[in-house]
Amino acid sequence: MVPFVNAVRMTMSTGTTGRAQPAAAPPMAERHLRVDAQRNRVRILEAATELMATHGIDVPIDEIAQRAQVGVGTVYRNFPTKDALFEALLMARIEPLVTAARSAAHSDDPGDAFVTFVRRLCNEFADFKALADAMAASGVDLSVAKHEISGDLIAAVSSLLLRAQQAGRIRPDVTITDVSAMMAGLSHTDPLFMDPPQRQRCVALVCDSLLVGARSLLPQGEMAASSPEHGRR
Amino acid sequence: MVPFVNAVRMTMSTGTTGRAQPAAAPPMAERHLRVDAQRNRVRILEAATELMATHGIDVPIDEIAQRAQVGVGTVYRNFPTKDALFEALLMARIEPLVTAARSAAHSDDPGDAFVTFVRRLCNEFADFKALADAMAASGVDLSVAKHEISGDLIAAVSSLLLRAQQAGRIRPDVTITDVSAMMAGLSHTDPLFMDPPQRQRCVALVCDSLLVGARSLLPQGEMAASSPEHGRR
DNA sequence: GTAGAATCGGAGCGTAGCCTCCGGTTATGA
DNA sequence: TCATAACCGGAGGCTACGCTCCGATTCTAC
Repeated sequence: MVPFVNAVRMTMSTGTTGRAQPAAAPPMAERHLRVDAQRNRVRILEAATELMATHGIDVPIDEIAQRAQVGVGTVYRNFPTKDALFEALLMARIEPLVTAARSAAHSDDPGDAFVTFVRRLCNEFADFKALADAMAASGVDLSVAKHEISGDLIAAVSSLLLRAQQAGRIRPDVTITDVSAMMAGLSHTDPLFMDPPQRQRCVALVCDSLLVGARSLLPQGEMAASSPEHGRR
Repeated sequence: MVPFVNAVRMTMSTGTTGRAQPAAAPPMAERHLRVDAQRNRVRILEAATELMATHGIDVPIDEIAQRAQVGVGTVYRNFPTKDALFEALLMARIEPLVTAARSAAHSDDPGDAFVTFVRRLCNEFADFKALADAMAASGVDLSVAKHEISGDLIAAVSSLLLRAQQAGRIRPDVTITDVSAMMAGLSHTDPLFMDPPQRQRCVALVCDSLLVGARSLLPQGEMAASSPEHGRR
């Protein structure tokens, strides 16, 4: 299946805010890099972001290096592992989401906040496929959260869900596992086949099934009696 | 992403009922195989079925050959390509589903029939991971149905859906694309992390969102205020 | 300007997986 | 029983990808 992060080894800063880890005598800690090294690091991060947004985790390192106009060696000097690079990008993406989920949990209307957040999450998946890969690979497995950060995300969503349930807006019998599974599933569907409107529809459907009250989230107007042409070459 | 079937080339029979294709002078058509060849073919099919059920499409050919107590050459003599082997297994799995969907479309209660069928589909995914892989890889892309057979399946589900909608049981604004996307998503979540009860819950939730009337599909009894322990190592 | 440390970059190693090739083996029909 | 067509099987070719290694290059402190 989708190859994925196995360990979180890293040297130097990951270019992401917070979460420094001065553990076990870092080989070459926050020593300030030579200007060329700095420039290359930025380039790598940019290239990786662009490529992983489109192609997900599966983009080869060589391609990233090429796009960054850098040798593979340089990539590996900055990120000891492809996974580490992936992790760095992921953290940068997930952290704002965690923050958003946490503040949403304190919203006046947790129900709306929940739905809004779920929508945002799905859009994020579409904008950055690697995130969807990560979610699909580990998002469902709550007990073995592979990434500390995605554990944070799940914890945050979990309490958001709880609040929304306490507010009587989300069905009380829905679990965070349910939500994660649905999100993971939704996130996995290829953006190529899932244009923004279609994605919105699916998110709306999922939310419909979670909400206690009315089911009005699906945009009205388009009547759709089973798509007109399908397959058959 | 998941490597997948690109073309449907095949020699000889695929071991599946129907659908013979006597096109372009088959190199060695239905000539009756030597007994050892026949035995090996059966073994390969069995081994592949077992392994692909658990590991999906990603199981190496060598492993299949080993399990079948046969050389890789023998595998490739029977199925010119890994994809062809995969396709053969897939057809055997999907065909009954197509039949079921078609007859369900003529049920007295298309609404129930639809829900029942969707449930069956999901169980099938769990029992045979390769099917889920196939669904996740091509199920969402209705216009370019990679497999003729999965095109059949989608067509069948499509008309089942239409009937259920005409009967007023399924929301009229739901499309076959919606259904496929949800199914594909659900099917993708790893069986390891998605035990049968959890899967049932998710299917129920999805169905809830599709049905016009009440929402009672989720089994009652278990109150679940956001799973107790999650992640955080 | 220069020494030398830091960095670069890409050839190439190792692994994995799909598939081919062909010498050896075996079933089959006369 | 024997000739031979059919079949077996696994060594190895090929490709792709992650990652390492080390000579060449570039920056920086003096």
